[in-house]
Amino acid sequence: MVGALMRRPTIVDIAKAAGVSKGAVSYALNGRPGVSDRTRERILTIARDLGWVPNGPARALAPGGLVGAVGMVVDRPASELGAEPFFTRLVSGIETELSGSGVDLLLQVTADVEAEAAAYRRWAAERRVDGVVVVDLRENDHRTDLVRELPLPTVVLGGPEGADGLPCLWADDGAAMHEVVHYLAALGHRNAVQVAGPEYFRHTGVRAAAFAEAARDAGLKSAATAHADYTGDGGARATRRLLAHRDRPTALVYDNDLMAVAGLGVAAEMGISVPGELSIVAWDDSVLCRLVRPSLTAVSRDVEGSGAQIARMLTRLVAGERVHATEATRGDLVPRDSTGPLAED
Amino acid sequence: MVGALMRRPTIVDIAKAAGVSKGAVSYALNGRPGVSDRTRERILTIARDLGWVPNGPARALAPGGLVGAVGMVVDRPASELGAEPFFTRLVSGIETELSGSGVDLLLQVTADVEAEAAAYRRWAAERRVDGVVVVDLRENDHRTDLVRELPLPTVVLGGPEGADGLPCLWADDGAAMHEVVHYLAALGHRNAVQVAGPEYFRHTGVRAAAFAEAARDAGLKSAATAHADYTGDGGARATRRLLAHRDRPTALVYDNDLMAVAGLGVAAEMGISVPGELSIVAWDDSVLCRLVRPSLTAVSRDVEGSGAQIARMLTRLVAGERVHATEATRGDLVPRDSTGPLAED
DNA sequence: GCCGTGAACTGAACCGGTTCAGGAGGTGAG
DNA sequence: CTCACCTCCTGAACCGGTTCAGTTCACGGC
Repeated sequence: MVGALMRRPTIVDIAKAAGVSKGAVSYALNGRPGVSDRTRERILTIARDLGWVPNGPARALAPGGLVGAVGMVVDRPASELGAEPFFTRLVSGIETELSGSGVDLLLQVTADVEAEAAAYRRWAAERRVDGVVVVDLRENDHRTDLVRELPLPTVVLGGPEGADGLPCLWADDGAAMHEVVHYLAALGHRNAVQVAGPEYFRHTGVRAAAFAEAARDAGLKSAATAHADYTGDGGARATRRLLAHRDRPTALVYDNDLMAVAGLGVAAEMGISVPGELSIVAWDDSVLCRLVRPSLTAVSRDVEGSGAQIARMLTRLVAGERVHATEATRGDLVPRDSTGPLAED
Repeated sequence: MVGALMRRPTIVDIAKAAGVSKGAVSYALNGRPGVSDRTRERILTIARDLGWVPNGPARALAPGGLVGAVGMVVDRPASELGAEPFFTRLVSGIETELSGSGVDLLLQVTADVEAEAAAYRRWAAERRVDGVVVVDLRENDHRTDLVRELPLPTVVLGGPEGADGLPCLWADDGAAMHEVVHYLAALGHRNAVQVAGPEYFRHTGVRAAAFAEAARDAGLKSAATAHADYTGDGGARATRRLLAHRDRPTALVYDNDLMAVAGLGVAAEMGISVPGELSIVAWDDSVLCRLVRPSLTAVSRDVEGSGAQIARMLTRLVAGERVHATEATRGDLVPRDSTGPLAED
């Protein structure tokens, strides 16, 4: 190209080349009325030839302009996050949806809730994002108040209780938990324990309540909930304690798959056969469940799909549409080799 | 506060309150000469009282302004990424370094190299990032040319061969591989196979060459490299094929821990005892290696530390400093229960 | 008393878009 | 013929910073 610009072309360059004003170029490029079809065509051609791409900061700076980015903060210790497939899958899902529309994802990993709140404040104040995805709802979660006050368009993954009226994508964990417990009961188990996440997470409470209710329903003799922290080590510790018990459970239901894998390891280490003497169910079926031996029965959720779905909801919210609470696709119990009837003694 | 603004305060608001010009406020807030200490102090106080925070897009738009964000593209299929701890750990490490300096991380997951290149182009053209981290160097990698041409400040994770002169953070995989092979040889193994990643990755070649060389060095009778794709399923397939062989290997060295976990599962499924009949070594020691039974001997690398280090390098590069190729801390062989001498027949 | 100097500060341009008020010119109705 | 009205387009303001070229003023030297 002769006379190629060293710097990137701007709409002024297009305007000059087309012999029109900046404003006309802007209308043409944004598909708005105000220019004739002939002129629009000409401007678009020139823009394409020049390789014009809108400047992000300039767009964002204009009154009412959007940044073209959304944010997500994951508030879990870095050490724990590494092996936890859930967030990576969620991010993958969000990305597949966003990448099509040229919206970027800002990811932040924080060590505590205060740092997370600070991230939202900064993002809102500095105008780094158009909206955020909030995950891991807690009991008495102040983040819902914060994003509302800032204000920062928000979609919550979780809820609807605790989402405080914000648009949310929720899963019926209770129903899935009922399915799991009744399945275990049908296999003959009467003493089951749920190895749950920390009590301060909202969904922990939901699942624990469902577990207790389903256990009564299904006629289990004993059904307790032990709280761990989603880490492999935490899951292993909790499992060791439970299995060392005189009247040890014959079935364990884990709140994520990392703890389930750890539990499987502890059973092996203690010489307890799975599923002969102990059945294990994992939550959030990732590829891990299929890789270990015995393979893990798991509640399979379409995490990538939920990521894509929540990204769509946030995109629409940012665009000014009304977005309502939506139920995610129901989790499925996928039976594998880690569950079964108790072996004859 | 009386007369509180509904909109966020700008430097004009501060200027009005302080009775000075915009320019003076800018100088004061950025710690540049041009205002007296008294005035600077007054301006800073007012800014603090008003809760002023710089507007990101406005800063970025000003000539020579920085966006305050860096990007990373991970080019692996979403399905595979979920359970692969490496990237999550890397992101965690990058984040810990960036969060202190108010720089954001843009993460993108793409399905192929073309999409990755498109992401760099878009980020550069739209001015979304100040620089990028490039990972997973390939043979004949065009990305180095691309980022240089755009231009986009870049730090490469990997190299130094193939980094094409770009600043890079590299690990001496060869040395670690030698350590692994000599350890296996000392345990009495004479027939080992490396289950490697895809051939088009640069580090695959480096490790494979080191594996072959170390095998000669250590006097192994047979030492081949089988190429898989880093996925659990791929690792399982490769392992199944290898172990079905008449003259099957007695030691397997995997290029990541996910494939090693899969290999362990296949051994169990085929009734081959580990480490009695088969020793297994994993690369990239994540918590997974400690959770499975037997626990996996692994080459442990400080992935989080490398993430932090590369973030530091990129930050300095963006700031205009010269940054040189740097060697990451050496990987350590951490022996666990998956390696040992062959059991007496 | 005059001039040179440097510190402190101002005013305006600039970055690259969006948007609004208004003007030119053509057309159709009365 | 006149006027209203619509289409197409222009010019300028605006978003919120940074930076540069000047201006003002106090002070010191001779």
